[in-house]
Amino acid sequence: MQQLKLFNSYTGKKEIFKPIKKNSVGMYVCGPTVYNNVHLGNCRTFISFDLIFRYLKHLGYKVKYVRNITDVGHLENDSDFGEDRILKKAKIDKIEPMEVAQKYTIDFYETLSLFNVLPPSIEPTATGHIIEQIELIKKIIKKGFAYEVNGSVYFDVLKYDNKYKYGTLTNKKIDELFSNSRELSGQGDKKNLQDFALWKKAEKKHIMRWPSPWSDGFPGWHLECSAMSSKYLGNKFDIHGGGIDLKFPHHECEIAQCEAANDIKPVNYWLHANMLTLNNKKMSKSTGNNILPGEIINGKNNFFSKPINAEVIRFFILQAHYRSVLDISEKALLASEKGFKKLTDSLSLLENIKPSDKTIGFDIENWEKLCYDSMNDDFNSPILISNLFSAVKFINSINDGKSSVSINDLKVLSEKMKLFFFEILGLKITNKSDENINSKTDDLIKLILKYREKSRNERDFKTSDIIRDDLEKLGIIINDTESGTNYNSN
RNA sequence: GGCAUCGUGGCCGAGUGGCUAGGCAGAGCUCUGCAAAAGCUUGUACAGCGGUUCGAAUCCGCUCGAUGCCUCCA
Repeated sequence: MQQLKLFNSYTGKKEIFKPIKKNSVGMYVCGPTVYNNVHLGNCRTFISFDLIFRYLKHLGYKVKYVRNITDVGHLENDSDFGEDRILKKAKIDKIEPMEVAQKYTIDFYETLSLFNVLPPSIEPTATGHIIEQIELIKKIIKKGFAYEVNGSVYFDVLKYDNKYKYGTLTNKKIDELFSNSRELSGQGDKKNLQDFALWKKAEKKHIMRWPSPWSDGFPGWHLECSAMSSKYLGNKFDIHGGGIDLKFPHHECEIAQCEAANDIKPVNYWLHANMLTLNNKKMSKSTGNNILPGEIINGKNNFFSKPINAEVIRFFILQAHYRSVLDISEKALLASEKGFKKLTDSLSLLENIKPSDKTIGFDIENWEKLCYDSMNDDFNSPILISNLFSAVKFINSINDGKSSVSINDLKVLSEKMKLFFFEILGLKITNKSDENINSKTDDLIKLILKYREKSRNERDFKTSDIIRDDLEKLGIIINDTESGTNYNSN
């Protein structure tokens, strides 16, 4: 079996994964800013890292997975009048900022649980770590990489760059950083354009504020991740993840803050999940090009003609590699829905497979190896899924009597199929017992089917077909099988 | 303008210097009173132009196009 390799965004190469501490992994992933409902694009990132979390755990690592909740700190813009996103939303809704954070934090949890995303080991909030952030600022000031002006504290990027080099994650050259961009307003107190805020003095109207040695104010937007990751994972840890859109400036600034404070690069492996696009454009709260998971699941949206299950959406997402851009569309989702059904049908079929003396038509050992190889190759879930489909073909072939499986191989096949499907990919079998059908309706339909069966037996197909068509008009699809007639509703 | 990623058959989407990706759709077949469902079989692909090579869709260069970041963002 191959060793686990992962693509390190920092080096731009696939590297063999070596944890700092044997058998343990420290992983930090940037969580959401809870000022609005979490959209499907956000979910993709968390599903991607859920896959990674699950697989690392399966490999036997003790994983400490930290994912923050940003409930303060992201400035609306880089001006002196920069407003906190959460604060802004609070004014609109006329409620307390923490109420906004609470509301959307709950939405975040509920949404991720729809997708069967496991909770991380620690989920710290920015507001719960103001003290740590202040301490970190003090440390950076002490080392000479930050300065205070009028109650605000800024990170001295040029000074840092002199000693450590700024922009190593994203290949930015510091003097080119702002030379080509549009003119920025509100340069304010900063010594240089490239500098970013560690602490902002709060305006009078600003409700979210904390005392600090410099002013009553609030922490800058990159600080929380540095403070919390080092608190829970140490000054150097294994994996840092997040959406690829956070690479610059957020992750670049995290590196700078940590290195300035601790004189060490904080992260061994940087992992970036790519965007989910809608109409080939990045989903984004601000542009309105986004869709909420709930809207797809309940079918009330302008993009898709029918509701799609959360499991199917997760499956759809995992059918693409986490580093590739994935575009969501009706056609693509429906294709995944069908494929997902094929997979789950086969999984139930597997329960009833009878073993034979020996296995014919499939190399279980090799199949298992291919499954692991795919995941070990930078968590390549699409390849894993294609391997699961090759097992599906085998299972069907056994069912058709064209192949056979030994009792031991059947055990392995069954265990591994379940392992990869449920535990690693984190999928669930959709239970399609319909809420629209209560027991009385069920009895009625069965009654109708009984009379249809009677007409069929009398070869009165005209009547039986009318019944079938009429039921179909009501959304009840019937299937005649060898063992009798059953139905689905939609 | 800078940095980065990408351009694969009708659609989605892997991968790779020579060996079937996979799913969906399409076509054919099996089953069926007929359907449906299910199963089986099956395909035209690697943006364009050069170059390296015995051989490139895969490496290099250029052109065209797309996306992301450079402002909050998963």
